[in-house]
Order: sequence, then C-alpha cells, then structure tokens
Amino acid sequence: MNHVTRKGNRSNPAGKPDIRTVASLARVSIATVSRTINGSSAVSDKLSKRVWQAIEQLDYYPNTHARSLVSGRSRILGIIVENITNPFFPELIASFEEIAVAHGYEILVSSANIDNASQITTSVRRMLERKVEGVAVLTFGSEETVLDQLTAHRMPLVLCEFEVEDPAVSTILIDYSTGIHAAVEHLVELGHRRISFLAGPHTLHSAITRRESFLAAAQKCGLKIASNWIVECDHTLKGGDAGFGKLLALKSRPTAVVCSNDMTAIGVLHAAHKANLRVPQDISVIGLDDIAFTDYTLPPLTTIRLSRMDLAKAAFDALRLQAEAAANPGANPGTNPGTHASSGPQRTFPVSTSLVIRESTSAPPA
Amino acid sequence: MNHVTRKGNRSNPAGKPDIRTVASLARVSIATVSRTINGSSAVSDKLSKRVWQAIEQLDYYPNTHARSLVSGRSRILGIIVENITNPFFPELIASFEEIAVAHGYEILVSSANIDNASQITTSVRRMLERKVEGVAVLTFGSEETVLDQLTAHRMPLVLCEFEVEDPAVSTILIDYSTGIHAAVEHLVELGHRRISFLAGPHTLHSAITRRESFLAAAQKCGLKIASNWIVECDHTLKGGDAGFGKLLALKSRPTAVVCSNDMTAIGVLHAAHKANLRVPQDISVIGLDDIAFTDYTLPPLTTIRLSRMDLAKAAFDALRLQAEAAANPGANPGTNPGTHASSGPQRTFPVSTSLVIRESTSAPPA
DNA sequence: CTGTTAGCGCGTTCAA
DNA sequence: TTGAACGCGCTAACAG
Repeated sequence: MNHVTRKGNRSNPAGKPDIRTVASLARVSIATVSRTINGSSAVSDKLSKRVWQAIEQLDYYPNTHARSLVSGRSRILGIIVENITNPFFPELIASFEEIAVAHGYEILVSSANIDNASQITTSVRRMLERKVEGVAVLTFGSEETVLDQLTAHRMPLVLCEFEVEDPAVSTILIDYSTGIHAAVEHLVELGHRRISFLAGPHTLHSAITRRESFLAAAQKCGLKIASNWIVECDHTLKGGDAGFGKLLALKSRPTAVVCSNDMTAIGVLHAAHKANLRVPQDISVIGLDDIAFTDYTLPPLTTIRLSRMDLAKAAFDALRLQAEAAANPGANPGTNPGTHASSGPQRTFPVSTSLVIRESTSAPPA
Repeated sequence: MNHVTRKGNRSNPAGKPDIRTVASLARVSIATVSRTINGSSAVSDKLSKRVWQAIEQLDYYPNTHARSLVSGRSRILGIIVENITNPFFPELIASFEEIAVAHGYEILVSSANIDNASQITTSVRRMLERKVEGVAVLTFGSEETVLDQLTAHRMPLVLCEFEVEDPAVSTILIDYSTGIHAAVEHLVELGHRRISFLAGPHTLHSAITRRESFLAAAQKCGLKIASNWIVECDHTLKGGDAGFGKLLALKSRPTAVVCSNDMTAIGVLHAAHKANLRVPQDISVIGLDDIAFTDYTLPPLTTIRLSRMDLAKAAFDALRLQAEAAANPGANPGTNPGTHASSGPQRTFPVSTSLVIRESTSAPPA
C-alpha cells in the first residue's frame, strides 16, 4: 500500500485524478460527476458542461475496478476457444472484440484445450475471478466439461449447436444446411456423382451437424454415398492430409471431396499434390469456414462461408441480453406484457452460411 | 444495486461466499483469511488449516476487483498486436497467455490497427481503464503513436527492436542476423548467386532490421544484390503475391527469394504458381516466422524460425520485472549492492532465430 | 436537479 | 500471532 493516507485531500494534484479531483475542479459533488459520466440521471447542462470540461482537463477516466465492485457489473465478457492455430478462431475473436468494445464491454479470452480438464478448470476460474458477466463457449461442440462448471456458478453462456434447458444458456444455431446443400449441388451440376466427406471429430456437435447436413444434401440430390467415403478427421491440416490418404487407398474413389472445415481441405490439397493428383482436374475439393488463407491456397479454395462477423455478433447479442437481464431483473424483456407465460427472452440465434466458388472445383475427369 | 443491505451479516448463506463468510466459518478474523491467502505474514498452522478448509468448503475465491482496488495492483498485463490474420500473432498471444496465467496474471488483448489513430486511442484507453500493470506492444515496429500515449501515463512497456530512453520501456532484441545469415548461406551453398529480398513495410522497425540483416548476410557471402531485387511488400499474402510480380517483370531475375515473413512467402508461392514457375526447381523461396502453415504449403516452406514461445517469455519477463519494481520501489532488483550507479534492472531481452529447411529450396536451374 | 452518506470486498495498518 | 478499524474509488439510496 503505497498511498500516503490523505483522507479528505480532495485536490490530489500529483497522482492520478480521482472522481473527487474532478468534483472539486468542477465545483460539484462526486455524485454529480458520477451521474454525468453514467447518464444515470439527468444533470443540468451547466453542471454537466463543467464536469466534462474538468474531466478533459484532468484526462480523467474512471477506475473500472471500483466501478465493478460497487455496481456488481464488471462489463467483461469471456470467450473460450480451442485450437488457436486454426485462423478461424483469431478472426472470430477479433470480431467479437470489436463488437464488444464498441458497446463498452471488455473481453477476456481463454484459449484452453477443452479436453484438458485442468486447463479448462483454470479457464473457468479465470472467468469467475474476473467476474465476467457471461461466457461465449466457441469450441463448437465439445463443451460438456466447461458447461458443467460454468452453469454450476449460474454463469450466462452461449454455445454453438447445442441447446440446453438452462434459461441462462443461449444457443447459436448455424444453418449449415444451406451452404452445404449449395456445395453439393454445385458439384452435381459440374457432373460429380461420387462425393466424399471428410468429417470433423464425432465429439463436436457442429461436426456432427455438418456431416448430417452433407448426407441430407447428398440424398436430396439423389446421390449414393458409400460409407467409406465418409472419413472422420480432426479439423487440422494434418488430419486432412491423413484423411485424404485413406480415400486414396479405396478401389472406388470419389471425384470430389467436401471437408468439414478449411484446415482439413488445405490438408487435402497437400495430400493430393503428394499423390500427383491435380486439383481440380483430377479431384475437386471444397472447404468450410472461408478463412483468409483460402484465397491463397493452390488452387484457391472453393468453400462454404461461415461469417465470423455474424457469429461474433450472435454471440455478443446473446450474452448482452443475458447480462442486461441479470443486471435489472425487473425489466422482463422479450415478453409481451400480459402474456407472462411466454417463453422469456430470445435464446437461440441464427447464423447463415453460403457457398464461395473459387478454383478448386471443376468437372470430374472423363 | 440488487444487494439488500446486510451490514454485519457475516454468514451470508445464499449468495457468493465473502471473505467474511470464510472468516466466520473458520472462526477467525477477515485479516487472518487475507493473510493466509496471500501468505503476506505468518499465520499459525492451526488457523491456516481451518481457513483453507473453509475456503474449499465454500468454493471461495477472492474478488479481484476489490483486491485491485485496495492493493493498487490489477495483475493484468496488456498486449497489443496488429493484423490478427497473420497466424504468427495468435500463436504469440496464446504463448503469452499461457505464461502469464501460469504466473497468476490475466491478460488483456487488443488487436488494434496501429495506423488507425482512433483505434489505438481506444486500445490505450482500455489498457488504462482496466489498470494493466504493463503493456507488450507486439506490433513489430510501427508503435510510435501508441508509445506516446502510453509513456505519457507512465505505463511500463516492452517493444520489439526499438530502444527508448525511458526506464519504464524495455526492448526485445531479436537476433535476426543468425537466422537470416543461415538462410543466405544455405542458398549460396545450393549454388544461388542472385537472391532477392521481399521486405516488409519501411515503417516497421523489425522489417528494417530484417532487410539490413539480409543485406549484411549477402555481403558477407560475397553476393551483389541489385537494388531492384529488394522490393518492399507489406507482410501480407497479397503483398507477397504482388511483390513477386514485380520481380517477374525484371529482365535479370533472381533465382531465389528470401521473404520478410511467411505470409509474404506464401503469397510468393501463389504468384509463382500463377506464373508457371515451379518451386523450388525454377525458384527457391524462404520465409520468416515458421508459422504452422509452412508445413502444409505447396511445397512445404523453408523458413527462418522465430519462436513464439521465446518471444512471449521475453515479453512477459520484461513486463513482470517492471510491474514488480513498480509495486515495491524499495527492492531495487538487478543492481549490485554497493554499485548504486549501475544501470538498473534488465531492460533488453534477447530472442534468437534459426533456419528450418523444408522443400521450397533447391539448386537453381542450370 | 443536487449533495450527503453508506458500503461494495478486500489489504493493511495499529494495538493487543 | 491475531483482530479491529480504516479506506481504496466509486455508485446508489435518500434527503433536500
């Protein structure tokens, strides 16, 4: 404790400006300063102007710790992601950060490995200690462990592709169907009939959804998909490489492959090259996510776009709704007055996907 | 304010456990609880055990906001990066996070565009408001603006490749020479004599250092580097693509190109493919950073490795030293007692580089 | 509309 | 060694 006791010393010229420093310079009470800053209650123009002037003059900014302590609101949102080496996640975090900051929230990022129990315990602990008002669990499906720990503390949450009874848990529902259906249709129109799917881990809800969307789309297009054309990978470069290797070993090979994410697809590009297969002349490849790199792979990758911006916005909206509701429990937003039995505030948030055609798809070899 | 006034209500069975909740359960004073948690002063084994037991039983964890408020230490470190689409930075952030968390610090990430003045003002403001104890400015060189604002607030800083008088500013000195020299030597040994360098922006200190290291290495190897073989790019995929385009227009083309970073090199791979040049048969390419993707480019990229882990550790060490020094000004670490005129605590931190040979380099065409 | 006052949860003096 | 009391900077009651 290095502050000399200075009870009642309202000028404090040396150190950082206080709310009291501002108050005395503006010749008002600290309450008035607080009110003008927060706009919590009307302040006369005259005083308000004096206060803002003092704030500017002193380069004053409020102490968020004190603020959080007294208000019970930290204005921090947590975000947990996995596998930071997939560029999709940094881009997602950046979008989330941008939106949150624009709305006056801070973010606390944790890139824990979701299957490492001690890591996720640490992650949860960090969120709890810093008193985040909600957590976006953007691990795309393997979130059971983190879920238990967080819901046990009544933490508002938003997840992907996984609906939960808990009223504090919202869900982002990504419409993979549209994008994946467009991809399959695109291949069929090019003349492909034999299409493979390199799936993600069966432990990820969204990977399962992606695979099912693919199968549904194939069926809709009247395609028969041999079961060994569906191979489970792990959403990494290496996994895509290895997964495509399995496809190569088949006697009856597909002419096109749709991948559960772009990393897998880039791995496939790599494997195809090693096998002296040209993309797209010998084999067509489609990814999913549309990360920045897909414009610069060889060849540029046709992919199913999943907007980071949309996803981030959905996550933020969900969390803010929860945080705001928790802050003023009386408001009861989202319910018509009079229909008090209605379903409460919005808890599912849709995000769409779409096909981006580049150069990794063409007609199959004759 | 949703807490019902409960002055002196030390049991508080419903809500989150308090330090007072712990104290009463352990039948000690709150001071004793504080002391056992922080180990600030000796507590008898008997009481200490009772306290820890109560903490566990209640699943208590301290309120960091209250802690920060009273202690003046937030235990938060800021990190400002640019261009999050370059995978180097996410990997760097993840390493920094891991180290910081392991040492009980939280991190506050900001991915502002350094040339956007309002964005960086926002970023600085965020750091200030949350009372971070130091900021790692890992934008690799274009940090003047952020620097002014932060040093004006006496914020401890660590930068790359840019030494500053201010005793609160530390510098990470990356030994590019060794890695770049190894790269040039590698090319020379393969038989190359005509080597190009695709530089980074001249506004980045580290980009300048990289270029100068290249020129020095070339000279050491007895190479003549035509001035139009040095082309300034911008460390992006697109920039590398365009930069290589300029090289192609030359009558006297180089047989190898060293790039200021991996993103540039991947752009070159792309451009070479478009120009029907085979890598490495027709042209050799070397990157810098060794991001995860370089293992999966076509062909896998020979590159100069700059360890994210080392860099993150250097940044953390620098900041912690500053933060600790600021917390207890009496300690005077890093000076021999008796030589009170010595230079004070460590302020420069070295990081090394090394060559990683993959498949994008070979002998030049005959 | 404005000021006074209590106390958010905790670290740290000072006495005992 | 331990405990009582104070105050970190701020917001939210409550008076006026």
